[in-house]
Amino acid sequence: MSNAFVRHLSGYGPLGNDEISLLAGACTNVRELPANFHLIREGDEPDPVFVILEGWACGYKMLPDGGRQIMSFMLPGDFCDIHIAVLEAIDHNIMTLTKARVASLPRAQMETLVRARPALTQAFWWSQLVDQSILRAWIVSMGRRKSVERVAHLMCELYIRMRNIGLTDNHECDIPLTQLVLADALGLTPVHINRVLKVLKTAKVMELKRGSLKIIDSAKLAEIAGFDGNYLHERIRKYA
Amino acid sequence: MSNAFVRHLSGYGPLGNDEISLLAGACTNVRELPANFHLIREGDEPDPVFVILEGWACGYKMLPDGGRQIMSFMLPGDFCDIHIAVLEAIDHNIMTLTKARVASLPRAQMETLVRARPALTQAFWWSQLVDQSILRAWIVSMGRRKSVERVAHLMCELYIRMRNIGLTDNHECDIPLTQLVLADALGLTPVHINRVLKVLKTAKVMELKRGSLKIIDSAKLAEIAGFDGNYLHERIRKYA
DNA sequence: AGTTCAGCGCAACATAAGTTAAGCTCGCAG
DNA sequence: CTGCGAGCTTAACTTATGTTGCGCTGAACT
Repeated sequence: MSNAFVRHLSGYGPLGNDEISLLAGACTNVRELPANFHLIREGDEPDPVFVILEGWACGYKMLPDGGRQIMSFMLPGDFCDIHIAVLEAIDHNIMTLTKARVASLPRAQMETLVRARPALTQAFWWSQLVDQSILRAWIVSMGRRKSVERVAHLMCELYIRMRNIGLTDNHECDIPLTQLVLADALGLTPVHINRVLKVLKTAKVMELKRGSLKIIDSAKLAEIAGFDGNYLHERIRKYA
Repeated sequence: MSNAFVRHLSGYGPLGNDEISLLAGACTNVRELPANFHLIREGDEPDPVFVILEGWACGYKMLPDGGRQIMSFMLPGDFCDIHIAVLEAIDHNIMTLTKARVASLPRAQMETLVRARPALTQAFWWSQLVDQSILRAWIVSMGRRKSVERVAHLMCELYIRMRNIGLTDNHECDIPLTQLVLADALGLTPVHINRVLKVLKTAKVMELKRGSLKIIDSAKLAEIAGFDGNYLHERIRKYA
């Protein structure tokens, strides 16, 4: 009995059968949510920890001038800010991007899990540190990569993360992001995202069409992106 | 007997006298380091946790084309990546920016501290989460703020962080960053940083000269930056 | 089958920031 | 007390990305 949550955590260290069933058992309080549904709003008091089981979500902040910056994408298996419960008020928003199935684990239950199983503590830590690593990688992209490189880099990251949870199929996978969402994540304008995607398509590197990514020349894509997957700190899975 | 480490952590929750002396006592293995000294290099195996007692450091990554992106500044009292020890290889570099005094706490000692004192666990967590919050704020700046706003925002952040450890003096404080370092942190060029600083100076908002920041009109600075200090999650200290 | 609306595609023009290059300042090592 | 080099300042020119605006497509609803 495996779900995306289990698959995601298994990538960070070997889990025994009993740990796997503990995790799966923890995902009882599950909701079906529509796209563009807010899981967490700025200023909320933190309580349960959310885990995405199906669908995508993102974390973002608004600026005074109405601009939006997306700071993270959450894929199936990902925590929505695992340790947020320590803080007093949330400083950003989390919203679904597609229809989604989301489990909420009460804080108390998380603590029980952690106390019962050291292997889980380890896996939770690892997951948290990888999230931080991803934030750092985004800063590098935003600061020093040109638009084409930036798009290429994000696609590499998302493809690998999708592959890690078994959701790719021979250099293709679902990436349910509109050009507007991509723009808000990469600090560009929708118009420019459109230009960049055209460049990558005519160069026969990759295509992103109607929520689906097709990587045509993965070596070239990685080269353009300057992609080095180390920051995803996979301990178990191998890159192809 | 208080040091920057203690002052920093005290901001996140009340510490008793015994906890304070435990922390101060942990800072025995202290080194004096010159500027531009590497504490941690990409690929290193993590071991001790470093704490800055005096001086500044930064975390950065290099790009294939030789570009550098600074992802974080570490001030007195800050951990250099508190929980890095869980991972197998470090994915970025940490370097001093000035002469510095740095304590290294062996991982085992950290664990002893944490086990002995729940208040310390809490403070460590908090500190870690604030670091993550700062990363998110940087992404927002890089993605959606113009150069002047970006510089203003960073100066607000650094001023508040300096104030929190008692290192400001009536709207002035040391910010030992060259224009080149600023450029590498903000994703701009040194030439442009120079332009921006001139704008802020002629507008009588702030001056940055020879490593020293003078805020002339703090309200205007915060307004330009669109600064909202919530993301620093101060629980105890009040903003002035 | 027709309507509608979100999202895509593209062109013309505007601008913020990058590039290159040169002279300046000032603290410090000899 | 002098020469040197790191870092600052500025100007002229280039370019990547933003802005505005409009028409197209296709999925969803009536």
